[in-house]
Amino acid sequence: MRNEEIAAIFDEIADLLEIKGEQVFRINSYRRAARTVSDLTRDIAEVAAAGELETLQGIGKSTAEKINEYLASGRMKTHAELLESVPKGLPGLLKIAGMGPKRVALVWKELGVTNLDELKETISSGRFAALKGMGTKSVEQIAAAIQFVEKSTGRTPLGLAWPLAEEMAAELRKVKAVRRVSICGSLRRGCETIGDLDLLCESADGPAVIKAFTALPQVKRVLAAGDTKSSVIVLRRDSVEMQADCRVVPAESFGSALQYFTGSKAHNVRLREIASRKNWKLNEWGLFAGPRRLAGKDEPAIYKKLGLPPIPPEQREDRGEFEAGAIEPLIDLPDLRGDLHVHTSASDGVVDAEEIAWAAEDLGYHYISINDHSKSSAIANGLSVDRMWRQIEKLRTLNKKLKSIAVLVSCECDILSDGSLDYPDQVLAACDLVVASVHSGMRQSRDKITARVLRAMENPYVTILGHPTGRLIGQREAMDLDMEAVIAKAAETGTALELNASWQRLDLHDRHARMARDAGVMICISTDAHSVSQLGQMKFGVITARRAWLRPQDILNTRPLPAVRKWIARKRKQA
DNA sequence: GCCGTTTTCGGCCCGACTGTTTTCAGTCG
Repeated sequence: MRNEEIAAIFDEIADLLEIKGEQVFRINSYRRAARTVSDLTRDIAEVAAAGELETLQGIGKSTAEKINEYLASGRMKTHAELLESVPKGLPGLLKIAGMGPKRVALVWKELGVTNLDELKETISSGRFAALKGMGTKSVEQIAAAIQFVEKSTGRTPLGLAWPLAEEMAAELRKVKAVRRVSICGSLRRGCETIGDLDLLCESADGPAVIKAFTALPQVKRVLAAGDTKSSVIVLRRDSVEMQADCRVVPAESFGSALQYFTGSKAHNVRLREIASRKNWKLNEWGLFAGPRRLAGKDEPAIYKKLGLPPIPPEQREDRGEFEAGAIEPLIDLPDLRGDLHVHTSASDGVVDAEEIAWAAEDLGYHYISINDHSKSSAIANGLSVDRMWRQIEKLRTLNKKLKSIAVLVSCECDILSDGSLDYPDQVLAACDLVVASVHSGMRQSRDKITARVLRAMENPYVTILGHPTGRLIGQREAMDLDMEAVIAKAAETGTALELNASWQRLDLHDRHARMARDAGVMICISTDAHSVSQLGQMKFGVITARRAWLRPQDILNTRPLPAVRKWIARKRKQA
């Protein structure tokens, strides 16, 4: 799919137009088009072929023509021309805090800066400071921001941001002036990576809260601190810096502020448009009809007043939540009755099956499956066929011993490079269920790797396709898999797709999980835990599932064990 | 550049903070 490619070009067009000082509405329409294309669950080429581009939100005649032009020729004239008139290195400078389009244009026009290195040179030579409107403080801040950009790894994975935000929120709750604290922003929406942490406090004494916030032990330096708002740099567990923002509002505005700072930006813009059509005004202080406050104290009341259901944070992306009408109840952590992908010390896990089963029982699960690696995953101490037979026997014995949780016999069987499986069918048939995953040859061509995965899914013993795309967020690209074909095959064969809950994977990601749901494919949320503590990563899988609009009935491991067994048996009958 | 229960033109979300200003522009979320 070339969706991301086209979205990136539209975003770059918007950046270039901003630097050129074009009118802001034209720029925003390119940003909107970029988002629409990037969020699209269908292949843009397919939409274009069907002549349906202009039915998409924010895509009109002109943008549709540009998409068609690009699909046909691999080139977009508008984009190419802009790149001729603006140096290629300039849009990157917009990533530096304090450098907006006006200042980027200024350093380009006045100092001839065309990239980051040249910008740094003008700072050290003092030419930057000599620019109009540029004082010593601005220069210092921008120099620090450049260091930050160069040192930071970009966005922070959900699993690193979450505990940090919880720690800071817990510290703030101890502050006397603070009545309530909530995490907002992309973290509350459950995005797979987080730009910066957003914390909202209810208090009548803004300055006292800001003072406490800037003095938190996690804070490394203060970027800005007003009476109701502050930005700081904090250190992640891995010593990488990230930004955290705090806002303070009074009780009567807590709900509207929570709504506002949760975003997303696109969702908020839509919401404000709905308010303004009613001649009302929505901001972080409340929903107002003239001077009269209609809502503000609680978040759900804002939505209610605007004639909307209480939209869960994970769905606030302007991906159809305004058009959906009623919102169906989404999957929640307590809905899950088991974990169907867990490793033990038999392969590369750290505890044995009995210990992890106890831990699963403590979490309130009714069942857990043990899925150690198969023989080809030698590096993960994968089990030979002989060892696997012994493992099956051992797990059956354990299952008889444990009374309050069922231990299911399984494995994580490698999908070999030709799509065959790493164990013979007799071994797979002796398991209660089988998770099949790709662990090698991930750089195969799209055709080859897709055919390989489809072939594996045709095996009647393959219950679940494990971490389908193989991506590691921020570390390894997804395999070049035709996901539409994989989803179609899952629907056809009755194979479940895993939503791997590990925050390093979150694979399926939300967009593909939603495509799968729409195709009626069963999803299984699993932790792939290699230790007891990793069982706790289930929450990241659940929040991702909520972003994909998944309901309890879309998920295999919300079902009671007999229903799970029945579901597995349905595909196995074909054997 | 898009869009329509203010519909083919004229709108398009809104406020806080900072620095360098002497009334506001730029940036950010």
